[in-house]
Amino acid sequence: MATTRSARAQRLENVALELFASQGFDETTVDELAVAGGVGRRTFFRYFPTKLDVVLGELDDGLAALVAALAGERGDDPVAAARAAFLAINHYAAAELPALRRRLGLIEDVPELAARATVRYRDWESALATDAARRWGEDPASLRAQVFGRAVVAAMRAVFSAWHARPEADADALGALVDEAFDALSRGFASP
Amino acid sequence: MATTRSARAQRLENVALELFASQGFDETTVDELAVAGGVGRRTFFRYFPTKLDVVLGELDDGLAALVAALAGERGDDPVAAARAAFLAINHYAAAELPALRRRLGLIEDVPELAARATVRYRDWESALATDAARRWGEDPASLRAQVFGRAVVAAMRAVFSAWHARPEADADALGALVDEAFDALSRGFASP
DNA sequence: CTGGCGGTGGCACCGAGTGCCGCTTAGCGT
DNA sequence: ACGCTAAGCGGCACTCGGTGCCACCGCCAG
Repeated sequence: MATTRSARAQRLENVALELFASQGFDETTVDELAVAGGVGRRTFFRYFPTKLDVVLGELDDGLAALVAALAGERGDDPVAAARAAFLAINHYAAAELPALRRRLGLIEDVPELAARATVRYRDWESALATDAARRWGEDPASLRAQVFGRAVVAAMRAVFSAWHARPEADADALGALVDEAFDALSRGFASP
Repeated sequence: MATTRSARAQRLENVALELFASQGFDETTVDELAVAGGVGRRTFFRYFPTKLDVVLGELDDGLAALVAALAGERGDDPVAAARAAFLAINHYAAAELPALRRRLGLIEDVPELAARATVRYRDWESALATDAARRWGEDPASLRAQVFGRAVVAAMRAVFSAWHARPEADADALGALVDEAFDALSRGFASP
Protein backbone atom coordinates (compact mmCIF):
# COMPACT_ATOMS: atom_id res chain seq x y z
CA MET A 1 0.00 0.00 0.00
CA ALA A 2 2.99 2.24 0.67
CA THR A 3 3.59 3.55 -2.84
CA THR A 4 1.01 3.08 -5.55
CA ARG A 5 2.32 0.41 -7.80
CA SER A 6 3.93 1.93 -10.85
CA ALA A 7 1.58 3.16 -13.51
CA ARG A 8 3.06 0.60 -15.83
CA ALA A 9 2.06 -2.28 -13.60
CA GLN A 10 -1.41 -0.86 -13.43
CA ARG A 11 -1.65 -0.61 -17.17
CA LEU A 12 -0.34 -4.12 -17.62
CA GLU A 13 -2.93 -5.36 -15.21
CA ASN A 14 -5.80 -3.64 -16.99
CA VAL A 15 -4.74 -4.83 -20.40
CA ALA A 16 -4.30 -8.34 -19.08
CA LEU A 17 -7.71 -8.52 -17.45
CA GLU A 18 -9.14 -7.25 -20.70
CA LEU A 19 -7.51 -10.03 -22.66
CA PHE A 20 -8.43 -12.66 -20.10
CA ALA A 21 -12.05 -11.57 -20.32
CA SER A 22 -12.16 -11.68 -24.09
CA GLN A 23 -9.99 -14.73 -24.84
CA GLY A 24 -9.92 -16.69 -21.63
CA PHE A 25 -7.08 -17.06 -19.18
CA ASP A 26 -5.43 -20.18 -20.48
CA GLU A 27 -5.76 -19.04 -24.07
CA THR A 28 -3.79 -15.89 -23.38
CA THR A 29 -0.04 -16.30 -23.38
CA VAL A 30 2.38 -14.16 -21.47
CA ASP A 31 3.83 -13.06 -24.79
CA GLU A 32 0.51 -11.56 -25.76
CA LEU A 33 0.22 -9.83 -22.42
CA ALA A 34 3.68 -8.36 -22.86
CA VAL A 35 3.12 -7.02 -26.36
CA ALA A 36 -0.33 -5.76 -25.47
CA GLY A 37 1.22 -3.97 -22.55
CA GLY A 38 4.02 -2.61 -24.70
CA VAL A 39 6.68 -4.26 -22.64
CA GLY A 40 9.20 -7.04 -23.03
CA ARG A 41 8.28 -10.49 -21.85
CA ARG A 42 11.17 -10.46 -19.43
CA THR A 43 9.96 -7.22 -17.95
CA PHE A 44 6.47 -8.58 -17.54
CA PHE A 45 7.85 -11.16 -15.14
CA ARG A 46 9.52 -8.41 -13.15
CA TYR A 47 6.17 -6.85 -12.44
CA PHE A 48 4.31 -10.10 -11.86
CA PRO A 49 6.11 -13.16 -10.61
CA THR A 50 3.48 -15.29 -12.28
CA LYS A 51 0.77 -14.96 -14.87
CA LEU A 52 -1.61 -15.91 -12.07
CA ASP A 53 -0.52 -12.97 -9.97
CA VAL A 54 -1.85 -10.50 -12.48
CA VAL A 55 -5.30 -11.52 -11.37
CA LEU A 56 -4.57 -12.06 -7.72
CA GLY A 57 -2.12 -9.25 -7.17
CA GLU A 58 -4.13 -6.94 -4.99
CA LEU A 59 -5.64 -9.61 -2.86
CA ASP A 60 -2.69 -9.97 -0.59
CA ASP A 61 -2.33 -6.33 0.18
CA GLY A 62 -5.28 -7.47 2.20
CA LEU A 63 -3.25 -9.49 4.67
CA ALA A 64 -1.54 -6.50 6.19
CA ALA A 65 -4.86 -4.70 6.27
CA LEU A 66 -6.51 -7.67 7.94
CA VAL A 67 -3.90 -7.93 10.62
CA ALA A 68 -4.12 -4.21 11.27
CA ALA A 69 -7.91 -4.28 11.41
CA LEU A 70 -7.86 -7.24 13.78
CA ALA A 71 -5.39 -5.48 16.03
CA GLY A 72 -7.74 -2.53 16.19
CA GLU A 73 -10.69 -4.58 17.39
CA ARG A 74 -11.41 -4.93 21.09
CA GLY A 75 -13.48 -7.51 22.89
CA ASP A 76 -13.04 -11.18 23.52
CA ASP A 77 -15.22 -12.53 20.74
CA PRO A 78 -13.07 -13.49 17.76
CA VAL A 79 -16.06 -13.87 15.49
CA ALA A 80 -17.15 -10.31 16.11
CA ALA A 81 -13.61 -9.09 15.64
CA ALA A 82 -13.16 -11.00 12.41
CA ARG A 83 -16.51 -9.82 11.07
CA ALA A 84 -15.66 -6.20 11.85
CA ALA A 85 -12.22 -6.57 10.33
CA PHE A 86 -13.59 -8.04 7.14
CA LEU A 87 -16.26 -5.42 6.79
CA ALA A 88 -13.64 -2.76 7.26
CA ILE A 89 -11.36 -4.27 4.65
CA ASN A 90 -13.93 -5.08 2.03
CA HIS A 91 -15.33 -1.63 1.69
CA TYR A 92 -15.40 -1.21 -2.04
CA ALA A 93 -16.43 1.88 -3.91
CA ALA A 94 -19.21 1.25 -6.42
CA ALA A 95 -16.79 1.90 -9.25
CA GLU A 96 -14.56 -0.92 -8.10
CA LEU A 97 -17.25 -3.55 -8.08
CA PRO A 98 -17.16 -4.47 -11.78
CA ALA A 99 -13.43 -5.08 -11.60
CA LEU A 100 -13.90 -7.12 -8.45
CA ARG A 101 -16.56 -9.12 -10.22
CA ARG A 102 -14.29 -9.88 -13.13
CA ARG A 103 -11.56 -11.01 -10.80
CA LEU A 104 -13.87 -13.23 -8.82
CA GLY A 105 -15.23 -14.73 -12.00
CA LEU A 106 -11.78 -15.65 -13.18
CA ILE A 107 -10.85 -17.06 -9.81
CA GLU A 108 -13.99 -19.15 -9.73
CA ASP A 109 -13.63 -20.82 -13.04
CA VAL A 110 -9.93 -21.08 -13.64
CA PRO A 111 -8.94 -23.86 -11.26
CA GLU A 112 -5.33 -22.82 -11.19
CA LEU A 113 -6.32 -19.37 -10.01
CA ALA A 114 -8.55 -20.78 -7.32
CA ALA A 115 -5.66 -22.92 -6.22
CA ARG A 116 -3.21 -20.06 -6.03
CA ALA A 117 -5.74 -17.94 -4.19
CA THR A 118 -6.21 -20.50 -1.45
CA VAL A 119 -2.49 -20.67 -0.93
CA ARG A 120 -2.49 -16.96 -0.35
CA TYR A 121 -5.23 -17.41 2.19
CA ARG A 122 -3.04 -19.57 4.36
CA ASP A 123 -1.52 -16.49 5.90
CA TRP A 124 -4.98 -15.14 6.57
CA GLU A 125 -5.95 -18.36 8.23
CA SER A 126 -3.05 -18.31 10.58
CA ALA A 127 -3.47 -14.62 11.36
CA LEU A 128 -7.10 -15.30 12.25
CA ALA A 129 -6.16 -18.34 14.32
CA THR A 130 -3.60 -16.35 16.26
CA ASP A 131 -6.05 -13.57 16.90
CA ALA A 132 -8.73 -15.96 18.10
CA ALA A 133 -6.31 -17.74 20.39
CA ARG A 134 -5.31 -14.43 21.91
CA ARG A 135 -8.92 -13.48 22.59
CA TRP A 136 -9.71 -16.87 24.01
CA GLY A 137 -6.52 -17.00 26.00
CA GLU A 138 -5.53 -20.22 24.30
CA ASP A 139 -2.54 -21.58 22.48
CA PRO A 140 -2.58 -20.43 18.83
CA ALA A 141 -1.70 -23.97 17.86
CA SER A 142 -4.83 -25.30 19.55
CA LEU A 143 -7.08 -27.17 17.20
CA ARG A 144 -10.02 -24.93 17.92
CA ALA A 145 -8.10 -21.81 16.96
CA GLN A 146 -6.82 -23.47 13.82
CA VAL A 147 -10.26 -24.63 12.84
CA PHE A 148 -11.54 -21.13 13.49
CA GLY A 149 -8.98 -19.49 11.23
CA ARG A 150 -9.66 -21.85 8.40
CA ALA A 151 -13.41 -21.76 8.85
CA VAL A 152 -13.49 -17.98 8.68
CA VAL A 153 -11.62 -17.96 5.41
CA ALA A 154 -13.88 -20.71 4.15
CA ALA A 155 -16.87 -18.58 5.05
CA MET A 156 -15.43 -15.62 3.20
CA ARG A 157 -14.92 -17.73 0.12
CA ALA A 158 -18.54 -18.78 0.30
CA VAL A 159 -19.57 -15.15 0.65
CA PHE A 160 -17.64 -14.04 -2.40
CA SER A 161 -18.92 -16.96 -4.37
CA ALA A 162 -22.52 -16.23 -3.44
CA TRP A 163 -22.10 -12.55 -4.13
CA HIS A 164 -20.58 -13.24 -7.49
CA ALA A 165 -23.41 -15.59 -8.36
CA ARG A 166 -26.00 -12.80 -8.02
CA PRO A 167 -25.32 -10.59 -11.01
CA GLU A 168 -26.77 -7.42 -9.60
CA ALA A 169 -25.66 -7.64 -6.01
CA ASP A 170 -24.05 -4.45 -4.74
CA ALA A 171 -21.78 -3.53 -1.87
CA ASP A 172 -24.61 -3.62 0.66
CA ALA A 173 -25.50 -7.12 -0.43
CA LEU A 174 -21.92 -8.11 0.23
CA GLY A 175 -22.16 -6.76 3.73
CA ALA A 176 -25.37 -8.64 4.35
CA LEU A 177 -23.80 -11.88 3.17
CA VAL A 178 -20.84 -11.33 5.44
CA ASP A 179 -23.17 -10.92 8.38
CA GLU A 180 -25.09 -14.03 7.51
CA ALA A 181 -21.95 -16.10 7.13
CA PHE A 182 -20.43 -14.93 10.38
CA ASP A 183 -23.69 -15.54 12.19
CA ALA A 184 -23.56 -19.13 11.03
CA LEU A 185 -20.02 -19.50 12.31
CA SER A 186 -20.91 -17.90 15.58
CA ARG A 187 -24.00 -20.00 16.29
CA GLY A 188 -22.61 -23.23 14.98
CA PHE A 189 -24.20 -25.78 12.71
CA ALA A 190 -26.09 -27.95 15.16
CA SER A 191 -29.83 -28.48 14.56
CA PRO A 192 -31.82 -25.95 12.47
CA MET B 1 -11.17 -48.06 -5.05
CA ALA B 2 -13.11 -50.20 -7.49
CA THR B 3 -10.27 -51.91 -9.32
CA THR B 4 -6.80 -51.80 -7.87
CA ARG B 5 -4.81 -49.45 -10.02
CA SER B 6 -2.37 -51.30 -12.22
CA ALA B 7 0.69 -52.61 -10.45
CA ARG B 8 2.78 -50.34 -12.59
CA ALA B 9 1.02 -47.21 -11.37
CA GLN B 10 1.52 -48.42 -7.84
CA ARG B 11 5.21 -48.95 -8.38
CA LEU B 12 5.57 -45.61 -10.06
CA GLU B 13 3.89 -43.98 -7.11
CA ASN B 14 6.13 -45.67 -4.55
CA VAL B 15 9.31 -44.85 -6.40
CA ALA B 16 8.15 -41.27 -6.84
CA LEU B 17 7.34 -40.75 -3.17
CA GLU B 18 10.73 -42.21 -2.39
CA LEU B 19 12.48 -39.70 -4.61
CA PHE B 20 10.37 -36.83 -3.37
CA ALA B 21 11.30 -37.69 0.19
CA SER B 22 15.00 -37.88 -0.53
CA GLN B 23 15.46 -35.06 -3.05
CA GLY B 24 12.45 -32.86 -2.59
CA PHE B 25 9.45 -32.45 -4.86
CA ASP B 26 10.59 -29.56 -7.00
CA GLU B 27 14.08 -30.97 -7.34
CA THR B 28 12.77 -34.17 -8.86
CA THR B 29 11.97 -34.01 -12.56
CA VAL B 30 9.44 -36.14 -14.32
CA ASP B 31 12.27 -37.60 -16.35
CA GLU B 32 13.84 -38.95 -13.19
CA LEU B 33 10.52 -40.37 -12.06
CA ALA B 34 10.09 -42.07 -15.40
CA VAL B 35 13.53 -43.69 -15.50
CA ALA B 36 13.33 -44.63 -11.84
CA GLY B 37 10.02 -46.29 -12.57
CA GLY B 38 11.41 -47.98 -15.65
CA VAL B 39 8.96 -46.36 -17.96
CA GLY B 40 8.96 -43.77 -20.71
CA ARG B 41 8.31 -40.19 -19.82
CA ARG B 42 5.32 -40.17 -22.12
CA THR B 43 3.90 -43.18 -20.38
CA PHE B 44 4.34 -41.57 -17.01
CA PHE B 45 1.90 -38.90 -18.07
CA ARG B 46 -0.60 -41.54 -19.07
CA TYR B 47 -0.69 -42.83 -15.52
CA PHE B 48 -0.63 -39.43 -13.84
CA PRO B 49 -2.02 -36.38 -15.57
CA THR B 50 0.35 -34.25 -13.51
CA LYS B 51 3.42 -34.65 -11.39
CA LEU B 52 1.28 -33.33 -8.56
CA ASP B 53 -1.21 -36.14 -8.95
CA VAL B 54 1.37 -38.71 -7.99
CA VAL B 55 1.12 -37.41 -4.47
CA LEU B 56 -2.56 -36.61 -4.43
CA GLY B 57 -3.82 -39.53 -6.46
CA GLU B 58 -5.64 -41.51 -3.84
CA LEU B 59 -7.20 -38.58 -2.11
CA ASP B 60 -10.03 -38.23 -4.54
CA ASP B 61 -11.10 -41.80 -4.44
CA GLY B 62 -12.37 -40.32 -1.23
CA LEU B 63 -15.08 -38.25 -2.85
CA ALA B 64 -17.12 -41.21 -3.94
CA ALA B 65 -16.59 -42.78 -0.53
CA LEU B 66 -17.65 -39.57 1.18
CA VAL B 67 -20.83 -39.28 -0.82
CA ALA B 68 -21.66 -42.91 -0.14
CA ALA B 69 -20.95 -42.56 3.56
CA LEU B 70 -23.08 -39.43 3.78
CA ALA B 71 -25.92 -41.16 2.00
CA GLY B 72 -25.75 -43.93 4.58
CA GLU B 73 -26.14 -41.58 7.52
CA ARG B 74 -29.55 -40.86 8.99
CA GLY B 75 -30.70 -38.02 11.17
CA ASP B 76 -31.16 -34.33 10.54
CA ASP B 77 -27.88 -33.10 11.98
CA PRO B 78 -25.40 -32.53 9.17
CA VAL B 79 -22.49 -32.14 11.56
CA ALA B 80 -23.10 -35.55 13.06
CA ALA B 81 -23.51 -37.05 9.61
CA ALA B 82 -20.33 -35.44 8.33
CA ARG B 83 -18.38 -36.52 11.38
CA ALA B 84 -19.56 -40.09 11.05
CA ALA B 85 -18.82 -40.10 7.35
CA PHE B 86 -15.30 -38.80 7.86
CA LEU B 87 -14.55 -41.25 10.60
CA ALA B 88 -15.76 -44.05 8.37
CA ILE B 89 -13.62 -42.92 5.48
CA ASN B 90 -10.45 -42.16 7.35
CA HIS B 91 -10.05 -45.53 8.91
CA TYR B 92 -6.43 -46.26 8.25
CA ALA B 93 -4.59 -49.42 9.12
CA ALA B 94 -1.50 -48.84 11.23
CA ALA B 95 0.68 -49.88 8.32
CA GLU B 96 -0.73 -47.11 6.16
CA LEU B 97 0.02 -44.32 8.57
CA PRO B 98 3.65 -43.73 7.61
CA ALA B 99 2.70 -43.33 3.97
CA LEU B 100 -0.13 -41.00 4.93
CA ARG B 101 2.32 -39.00 6.97
CA ARG B 102 4.70 -38.64 4.08
CA ARG B 103 1.90 -37.48 1.82
CA LEU B 104 0.63 -34.96 4.31
CA GLY B 105 4.14 -33.67 4.84
CA LEU B 106 4.58 -33.06 1.15
CA ILE B 107 1.19 -31.43 0.83
CA GLU B 108 1.95 -29.16 3.76
CA ASP B 109 5.20 -27.80 2.57
CA VAL B 110 4.99 -27.82 -1.17
CA PRO B 111 2.64 -24.94 -1.84
CA GLU B 112 1.73 -26.16 -5.26
CA LEU B 113 0.54 -29.43 -3.80
CA ALA B 114 -1.50 -27.68 -1.16
CA ALA B 115 -3.06 -25.64 -3.91
CA ARG B 116 -3.96 -28.62 -6.01
CA ALA B 117 -5.34 -30.42 -3.00
CA THR B 118 -7.74 -27.63 -2.17
CA VAL B 119 -9.04 -27.65 -5.70
CA ARG B 120 -9.83 -31.29 -5.29
CA TYR B 121 -11.70 -30.48 -2.11
CA ARG B 122 -14.14 -28.28 -3.95
CA ASP B 123 -16.18 -31.31 -4.84
CA TRP B 124 -16.16 -32.37 -1.23
CA GLU B 125 -17.35 -28.97 -0.20
CA SER B 126 -20.27 -29.02 -2.53
CA ALA B 127 -21.18 -32.58 -1.63
CA LEU B 128 -21.23 -31.59 2.03
CA ALA B 129 -23.24 -28.47 1.30
CA THR B 130 -25.82 -30.45 -0.61
CA ASP B 131 -26.08 -33.00 2.14
CA ALA B 132 -26.51 -30.34 4.81
CA ALA B 133 -29.15 -28.55 2.78
CA ARG B 134 -31.07 -31.79 2.43
CA ARG B 135 -31.02 -32.43 6.16
CA TRP B 136 -31.99 -28.88 6.97
CA GLY B 137 -34.63 -28.81 4.27
CA GLU B 138 -32.97 -25.81 2.64
CA ASP B 139 -31.76 -24.80 -0.76
CA PRO B 140 -28.29 -26.25 -1.40
CA ALA B 141 -27.28 -22.86 -2.76
CA SER B 142 -28.15 -21.20 0.53
CA LEU B 143 -25.25 -19.38 2.07
CA ARG B 144 -25.46 -21.35 5.27
CA ALA B 145 -25.16 -24.65 3.46
CA GLN B 146 -22.26 -23.35 1.39
CA VAL B 147 -20.49 -22.07 4.46
CA PHE B 148 -21.07 -25.40 6.13
CA GLY B 149 -19.53 -27.38 3.29
CA ARG B 150 -16.47 -25.22 3.16
CA ALA B 151 -16.10 -25.03 6.91
CA VAL B 152 -16.17 -28.80 7.26
CA VAL B 153 -13.40 -29.22 4.74
CA ALA B 154 -11.49 -26.44 6.45
CA ALA B 155 -11.85 -28.29 9.74
CA MET B 156 -10.56 -31.47 8.18
CA ARG B 157 -7.54 -29.68 6.84
CA ALA B 158 -6.87 -28.37 10.32
CA VAL B 159 -7.21 -31.88 11.70
CA PHE B 160 -4.75 -33.37 9.27
CA SER B 161 -2.35 -30.55 9.86
CA ALA B 162 -2.52 -30.95 13.63
CA TRP B 163 -2.19 -34.70 13.37
CA HIS B 164 0.80 -34.40 11.12
CA ALA B 165 2.42 -31.95 13.49
CA ARG B 166 2.47 -34.50 16.31
CA PRO B 167 5.10 -37.00 15.21
CA GLU B 168 3.82 -39.92 17.18
CA ALA B 169 0.08 -39.49 16.84
CA ASP B 170 -1.70 -42.68 15.82
CA ALA B 171 -5.06 -43.50 14.29
CA ASP B 172 -6.89 -43.01 17.59
CA ALA B 173 -5.41 -39.56 17.93
CA LEU B 174 -6.75 -38.76 14.50
CA GLY B 175 -10.21 -39.79 15.59
CA ALA B 176 -9.98 -37.65 18.69
CA LEU B 177 -8.96 -34.63 16.65
CA VAL B 178 -11.85 -35.19 14.28
CA ASP B 179 -14.24 -35.21 17.23
CA GLU B 180 -12.77 -32.04 18.64
CA ALA B 181 -12.94 -30.22 15.33
CA PHE B 182 -16.51 -31.22 14.65
CA ASP B 183 -17.54 -30.25 18.15
CA ALA B 184 -16.20 -26.79 17.47
CA LEU B 185 -18.19 -26.53 14.27
CA SER B 186 -21.29 -27.79 15.95
CA ARG B 187 -21.17 -25.45 18.95
CA GLY B 188 -19.98 -22.42 17.06
CA PHE B 189 -17.27 -19.98 17.90
CA ALA B 190 -19.09 -17.49 20.05
CA SER B 191 -17.58 -16.74 23.50
CA PRO B 192 -15.31 -19.34 25.16
C1' DC C 1 33.46 13.54 -19.33
C1' DT C 2 33.21 9.45 -16.76
C1' DG C 3 31.91 6.00 -13.82
C1' DG C 4 28.34 3.69 -11.41
C1' DC C 5 23.47 2.20 -11.17
C1' DG C 6 18.65 0.85 -11.81
C1' DG C 7 15.40 -0.52 -15.17
C1' DT C 8 14.91 -2.95 -19.45
C1' DG C 9 14.57 -6.67 -22.54
C1' DG C 10 16.80 -9.98 -25.69
C1' DC C 11 18.55 -14.72 -25.65
C1' DA C 12 19.13 -19.13 -24.23
C1' DC C 13 17.75 -22.49 -21.28
C1' DC C 14 14.85 -25.65 -18.19
C1' DG C 15 10.88 -28.36 -16.92
C1' DA C 16 5.89 -29.57 -17.32
C1' DG C 17 2.55 -31.06 -20.31
C1' DT C 18 0.57 -32.50 -25.19
C1' DG C 19 -0.12 -34.24 -30.03
C1' DC C 20 1.46 -37.32 -33.28
C1' DC C 21 3.01 -41.48 -34.87
C1' DG C 22 5.43 -45.70 -35.38
C1' DC C 23 6.32 -49.83 -32.72
C1' DT C 24 5.53 -53.83 -29.86
C1' DT C 25 2.61 -57.18 -27.99
C1' DA C 26 -1.22 -59.51 -26.44
C1' DG C 27 -5.47 -61.29 -27.80
C1' DC C 28 -8.62 -62.83 -31.08
C1' DG C 29 -10.82 -65.51 -34.97
C1' DT C 30 -10.10 -68.74 -38.54
C1' DA D 1 -0.32 -72.25 -36.08
C1' DC D 2 -1.05 -67.96 -38.57
C1' DG D 3 -2.35 -63.47 -39.40
C1' DC D 4 -5.00 -59.40 -38.02
C1' DT D 5 -6.39 -55.95 -34.96
C1' DA D 6 -6.35 -53.04 -31.12
C1' DA D 7 -4.39 -51.26 -27.08
C1' DG D 8 -0.61 -49.77 -24.60
C1' DC D 9 3.99 -47.93 -25.01
C1' DG D 10 7.39 -44.49 -25.80
C1' DG D 11 10.18 -41.51 -28.76
C1' DC D 12 10.10 -36.90 -30.92
C1' DA D 13 8.99 -32.43 -31.44
C1' DC D 14 6.50 -28.62 -29.90
C1' DT D 15 4.18 -25.02 -26.72
C1' DC D 16 4.25 -22.33 -22.80
C1' DG D 17 5.51 -20.61 -18.12
C1' DG D 18 9.34 -19.23 -15.66
C1' DT D 19 14.58 -18.06 -14.81
C1' DG D 20 19.57 -16.72 -15.29
C1' DC D 21 22.64 -14.07 -17.75
C1' DC D 22 24.10 -10.18 -19.91
C1' DA D 23 24.30 -6.27 -22.87
C1' DC D 24 22.17 -1.82 -23.34
C1' DC D 25 20.18 2.72 -22.23
C1' DG D 26 19.30 6.73 -19.42
C1' DC D 27 20.27 9.07 -15.25
C1' DC D 28 22.59 11.27 -11.57
C1' DA D 29 27.12 12.13 -9.01
C1' DG D 30 31.80 13.14 -8.95
